[in-house]
Amino acid sequence: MVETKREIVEQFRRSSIQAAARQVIARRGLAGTSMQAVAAQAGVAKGTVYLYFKNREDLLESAASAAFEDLVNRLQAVLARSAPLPETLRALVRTKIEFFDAHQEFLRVHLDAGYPGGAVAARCRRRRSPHHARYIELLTAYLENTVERGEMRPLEPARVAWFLAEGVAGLLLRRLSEKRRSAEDDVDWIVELLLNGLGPSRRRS
Amino acid sequence: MVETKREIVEQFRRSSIQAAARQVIARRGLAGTSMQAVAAQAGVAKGTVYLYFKNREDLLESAASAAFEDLVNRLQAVLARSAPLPETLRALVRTKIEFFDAHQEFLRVHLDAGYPGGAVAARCRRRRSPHHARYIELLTAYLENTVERGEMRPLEPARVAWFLAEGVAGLLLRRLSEKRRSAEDDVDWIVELLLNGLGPSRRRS
Amino acid sequence: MVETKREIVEQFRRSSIQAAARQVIARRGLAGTSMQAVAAQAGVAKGTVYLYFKNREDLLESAASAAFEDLVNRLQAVLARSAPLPETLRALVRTKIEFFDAHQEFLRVHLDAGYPGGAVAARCRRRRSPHHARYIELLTAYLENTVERGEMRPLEPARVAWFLAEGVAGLLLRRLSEKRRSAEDDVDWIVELLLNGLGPSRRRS
Amino acid sequence: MVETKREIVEQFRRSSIQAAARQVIARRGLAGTSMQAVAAQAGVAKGTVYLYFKNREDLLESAASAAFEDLVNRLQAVLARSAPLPETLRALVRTKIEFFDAHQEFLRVHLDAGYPGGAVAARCRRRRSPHHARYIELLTAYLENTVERGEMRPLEPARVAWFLAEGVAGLLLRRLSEKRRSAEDDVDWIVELLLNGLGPSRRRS
DNA sequence: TATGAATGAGCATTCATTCAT
DNA sequence: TATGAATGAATGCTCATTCAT
Repeated sequence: MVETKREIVEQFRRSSIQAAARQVIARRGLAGTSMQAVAAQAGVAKGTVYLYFKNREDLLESAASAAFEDLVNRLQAVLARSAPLPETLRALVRTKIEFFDAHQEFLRVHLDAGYPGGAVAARCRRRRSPHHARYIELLTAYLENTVERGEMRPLEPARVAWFLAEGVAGLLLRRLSEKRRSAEDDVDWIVELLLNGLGPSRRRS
Repeated sequence: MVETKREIVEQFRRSSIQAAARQVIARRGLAGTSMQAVAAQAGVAKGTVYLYFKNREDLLESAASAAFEDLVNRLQAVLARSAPLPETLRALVRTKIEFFDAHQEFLRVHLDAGYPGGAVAARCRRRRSPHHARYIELLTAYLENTVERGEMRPLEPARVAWFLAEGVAGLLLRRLSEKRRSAEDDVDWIVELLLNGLGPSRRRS
Repeated sequence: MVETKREIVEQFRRSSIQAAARQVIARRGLAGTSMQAVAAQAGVAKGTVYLYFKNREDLLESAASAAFEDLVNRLQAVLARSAPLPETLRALVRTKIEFFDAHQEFLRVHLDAGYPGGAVAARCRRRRSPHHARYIELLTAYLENTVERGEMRPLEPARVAWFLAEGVAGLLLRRLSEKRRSAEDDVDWIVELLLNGLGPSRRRS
Repeated sequence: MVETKREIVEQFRRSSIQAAARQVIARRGLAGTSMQAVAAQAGVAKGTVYLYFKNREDLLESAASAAFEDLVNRLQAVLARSAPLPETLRALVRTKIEFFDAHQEFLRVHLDAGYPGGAVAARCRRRRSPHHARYIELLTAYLENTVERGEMRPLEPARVAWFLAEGVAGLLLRRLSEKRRSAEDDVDWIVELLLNGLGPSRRRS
């Protein structure tokens, strides 16, 4: 019990510092995030951060990991429902929007991590990659079923998976710089677009 | 005239240094680009850089600006042709792919700049924004025509413009981490997807 | 009595920690010895060390003191025997060799302390000095007797004492960097040299 | 010429900083010597030190090297004279005394470097070692001749060389802590002792 | 009494920026 | 105008020391 309490406190500290790290990353970017700044944001001394994280790399890496794990878990839950494509797409997009609206700071890491940059970014990618790869896999599997069920045109599922996984960036970025529309409105619009494309209206067969 | 000559020489220097900056950014990323490295790349002394740029921020900012201006000019040229939607889409995507394949470095800045981040990124964004805004405007205008011409469903053009302008990120990122497919293959695939969507095949009316 | 028991426990703790300190010094050197490492070696918490020693300086100082006291006590025992010069010299040199072979670590402190250096070394010197001074005194007295007994030439005893006390450094250093010869061999050789010098062989009168 | 001038300035700076380093080492010991302290002692900014030395290791290493090279060169000059043993011994001891009287600060490095300690000490040893080894070699060769000439008893020359090279430490240390006697007095006394030993007076054969 | 989490001063090192030449 | 030596603020990280438990 006593052990448990200590562990809880420790976990709480780790989480606080990770959260602080994400906020600083949000403001300054991955490369611009200093330990000092994270410590200040977390309201602890510089040295304290090193009690919970081996070094800067470890901190940023795990801050990224924790967030991505959470996001991908939610996306996985959506896929696990095996709902029809439109519903699933809506849920996936909604989940992402909600996630980045809540952890607005984290879109930065999401983007930073997506690019093969310096050492730290590389690490974050390593951390993000397993989750991301898992998501791509699950999404691919789902899309294969979808094609089989005739709910989707026979497009290469892996390619579509990547497009869906990353291609919503435009939407997310616009949400940051424009007056916020309701999430649901954005969701409906983008899903409709994804399903039907830009082309002139056509009738379903 | 004498003034003009001096200005030409000055402009030439500025361009050389900007080009050097972009090359360094290519190798080390925005945050990893040091003045020393840029000076060395440009073959001038560190102090000389400061004769042409107020400070690091100014240099990176204007290097980014120059690159984005170039990209947006090309995109503008595509739009100016007022070609049919599929052809225009293909040209736009192809232009982006070619640009970021050549200036692979700048996808980083592109993404960094897309997000309201730290000081330098913020500056770069300020520099990118005018060009970006211009592109969004031009694209919106083009899409309005396209809708009028009945080549596109009556979707809100500004929104679609954002989606097209930023939403290709997924494709570009995948191109970085996967074995490179031919650009043309990627272009065809994504344009077909953008036009027709994911939905089950339908007949054109 | 109760007080005494407490004192015994306290003394025991102090000794344990001092011993731990010496072991760490052995591995990492004076400057490389951290409180954390000493605490770990002693199997106590970092804070506990501060219950028994005012600070790092005090700990290292007294650890050195204890070690030197031990050494000087042994040397004193040798001198107390009032044996003939050759036998005494051999015993003194053998004692030093054995001591520094066993506490190899402490040759470092021995040398550090011998020089008027930084804060910690200064403290260690202060601690070593009383023992060292005592040894010099005892050695001087012994040498005076030796001269009186005609076993040694009438050389200024205090000066010879210094030479004997410190001048074996060369031997000890060589023992560190060369394949170890037997201690006894080194002892015999150096004592013979000390007694008879380098000069060409001469007959005793 | 201009190049030459620049090189001279550069060499002057290097030497100043090395000298400053030796002074700090004298006060704080090898391990206790911080770049900040060296910079302050040299009257330059911290960063400036790094213009002339790659890093701390390089600075301390080369500070040690420069001093040892000087000392060993002088000792080598003495040995090159191939003078009779007593004269040579006197000259060697005098050279050492003068060197450490002038560069009093440097005895510390001499001792630090003699001991197999941390990384920096190891480097300094590496730097000191070549010079030291060279000296030991030269001294050994000289002693071999001396034995052949019958000026020295047939003692193992390499061993004697080591003893002579390092064994004067006691004398040097005493000179630091006692009222300074004249160097010549110390020289005569120690050489007489080295030649004739402690034993009761004997007649030469 | 014993603990170890927290602290913050200190260290080596880098780099944007200045300025005498 | 061009240079590059010099600067010093800032960074990641360590560790002696304190103090609430």
